[in-house]
Amino acid sequence: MSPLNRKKLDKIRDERTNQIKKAALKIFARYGYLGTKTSLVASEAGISEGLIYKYFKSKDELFTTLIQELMEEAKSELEGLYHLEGSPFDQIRTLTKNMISEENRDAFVLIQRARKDEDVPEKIIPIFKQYSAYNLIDILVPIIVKGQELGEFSNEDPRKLASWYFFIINSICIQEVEKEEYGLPSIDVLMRILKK
Amino acid sequence: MSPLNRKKLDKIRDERTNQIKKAALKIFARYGYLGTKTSLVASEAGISEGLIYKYFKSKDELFTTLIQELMEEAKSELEGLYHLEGSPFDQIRTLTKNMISEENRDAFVLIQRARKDEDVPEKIIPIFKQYSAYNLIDILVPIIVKGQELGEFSNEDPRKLASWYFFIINSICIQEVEKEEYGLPSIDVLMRILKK
Amino acid sequence: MSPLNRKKLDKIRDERTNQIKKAALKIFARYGYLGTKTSLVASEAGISEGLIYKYFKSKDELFTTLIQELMEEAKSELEGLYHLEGSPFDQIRTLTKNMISEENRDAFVLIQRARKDEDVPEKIIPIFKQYSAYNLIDILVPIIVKGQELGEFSNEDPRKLASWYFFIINSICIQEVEKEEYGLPSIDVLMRILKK
Amino acid sequence: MSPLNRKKLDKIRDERTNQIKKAALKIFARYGYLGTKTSLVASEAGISEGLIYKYFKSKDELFTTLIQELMEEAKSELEGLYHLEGSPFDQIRTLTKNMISEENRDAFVLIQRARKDEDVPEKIIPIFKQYSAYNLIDILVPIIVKGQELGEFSNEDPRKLASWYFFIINSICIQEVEKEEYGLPSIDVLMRILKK
DNA sequence: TATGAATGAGGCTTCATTCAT
DNA sequence: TATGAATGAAGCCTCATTCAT
Repeated sequence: MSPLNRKKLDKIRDERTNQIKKAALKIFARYGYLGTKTSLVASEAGISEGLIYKYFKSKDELFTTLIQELMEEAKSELEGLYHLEGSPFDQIRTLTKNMISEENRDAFVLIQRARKDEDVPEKIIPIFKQYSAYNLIDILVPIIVKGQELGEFSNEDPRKLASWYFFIINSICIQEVEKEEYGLPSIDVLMRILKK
Repeated sequence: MSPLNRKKLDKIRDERTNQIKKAALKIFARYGYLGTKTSLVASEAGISEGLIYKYFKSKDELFTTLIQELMEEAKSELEGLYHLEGSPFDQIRTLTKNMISEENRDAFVLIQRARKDEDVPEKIIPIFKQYSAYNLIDILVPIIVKGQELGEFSNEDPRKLASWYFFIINSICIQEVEKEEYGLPSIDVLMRILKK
Repeated sequence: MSPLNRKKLDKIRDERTNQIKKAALKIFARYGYLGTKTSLVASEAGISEGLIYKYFKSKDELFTTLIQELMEEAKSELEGLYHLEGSPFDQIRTLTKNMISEENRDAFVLIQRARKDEDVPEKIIPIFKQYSAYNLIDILVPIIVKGQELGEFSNEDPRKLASWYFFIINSICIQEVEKEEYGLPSIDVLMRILKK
Repeated sequence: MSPLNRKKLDKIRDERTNQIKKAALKIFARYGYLGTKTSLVASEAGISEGLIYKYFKSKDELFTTLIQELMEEAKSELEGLYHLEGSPFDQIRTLTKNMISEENRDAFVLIQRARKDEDVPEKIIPIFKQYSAYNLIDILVPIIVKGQELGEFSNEDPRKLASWYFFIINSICIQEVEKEEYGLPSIDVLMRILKK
């Protein structure tokens, strides 16, 4: 086969893979693992149902791959936090903004559902274990401590405060905002959770 | 049939109906509509698989009935709000406490899932319409306005503030708290959302 | 539930299980593992396709169960050989008769296919290992040795002779005899394989 | 197109056709009709999945063509029998040797499977009819009769004896010998089937 | 000619629902 | 009323076949 051809085919495979992952992210986030029919993923991706299985061994693997990759991305995002400029308040504000931004929402929703739903493949458990070191909470705690010293944040146990804050942000991300009259709460309203 | 027998049978029917509804509430809240197997509801209720269908025409009807009744209960609860003693802050604090209390949690979760999940029977749409007059938000707004006048709350558009607040409370109720190290955020942390 | 009822239900379950196993034995023996459609097993058994799965977890398990049980039966049969009356020639003649008798044929065919076909579930490997001690060949060897001493059999390496004999008997059992004008070879023709 | 090119293309077509048939013979013999995946045939032949369909209309046609051609070859082989030197015993010994020789085994296995398996395309039925005149048995019978006259063979009904003998040889050819400790039975052991 | 991406019919399996007892 | 065996529609997945390149 000519290298030109090979390149073109690789491109097609990449495109399809991404199409499927994009569609799957949307549908899984919306309907959950069980609620997601492969036929729906296929039609969202604009391909036939069978083609999915040329790219992923099973619905399970598609789901697991998605989670794995989203966790990897989340890790990068979180590592970036360390180098952010500004006060603790500003850092957390930026993080929050990223989490609730429309382009990341589905990803957060999916990870949340994967963590909480009961009907999800067991293979994701080791994935979450693998990334536990990049746990948002562990990263937030020192920032919150510093913020507390500066008087920017409330004086609860910093780990508990971080945990609750993250829990709330995650919880609202899981919702379908389209149905809400005013959309998601504004960042500054959310930041009050941390304040005195 | 003797009236005595009739009475006894009626009692049995009532008992069974309640057993099934109680089991269904728990299972639906945990697994969602699609994720819930009627066989699991039956075994949770301690009855045979077929019996559910002597009391409810279908899984769909069981779900819809549950939602209908929970909405009715929620309505009473909300009407009670008007007669609560104390400042606006205290009133909302009490409401919040009820919403996130363990005994009501499943009910809130289920209503939330019914509102948000995509895989739910369409028959519930008119139910939510029917109770829109008892919308939590409409009831909260005047309380918040009063609270703002008293300086207890932040000065955003009161309807928007109420909407966001309710949205957040609902969102966190939907989560499975058991997996959280620190449980649900404390009421007072949540109340900060409304504060200046 | 009344004990009477329980008994009746147990009877039904036993009957169904046997119906399914009987049908499956016939169809698996005829079409092989892959060639067997669960729908065909169901219709051969006179039940719906879904019911199979109330009695067996999967086509795989149905197949494996069948093999397991047939091996167990074969073991009894073989243990019985030790106590047979008559000369070595008579003993092997009796065994051969059993193997090629119509009522055992499907069982032999199925075991053969399970051993040889490439498309069979891997779970059967340990089953065959488990029964290797009851290997027909090991049992035949001493009988053949004795027969050789008595001049009844040919003087090849007894293990090789047993192996070949068994191989031939098994091979012909696997065929569908219905299509043969003269049916299976007669026992005495087969016994010539062992003779001088 | 130049005649030269035409010639070259014809050569390619012939090569490909043979590659595919050779691969198909091996795979069909091993896995049976249903168990054979066209993708596996393609990779065994070292070509792409789609190319098979430029040379054969379908898996069915590939299979049928193979059977047709193998029958034709078998016919030649059998016609050659008439001109073989030696006693009846020697003639049948030679035939047997050819049948069980490694290079012909796959062909015999495939024909056998085609005759016996239930999951095979119906189109092969007329092929077998077409070659019934060259039926091995019809050819064997006069040789056996002659052998009986010479006292080389047992005195059963010669047609029945031929039929059984062929049946046994065919049956053992179908097996996968690789798994057997001692391989196929030796020719002389097999020939005993015909002897007194 | 040759490739391999794409399709869709059909098989295995689950589970809401019905039915005989 | 209560049971659980039985059904069959619908979902996941495989693979023979087609099609664009």
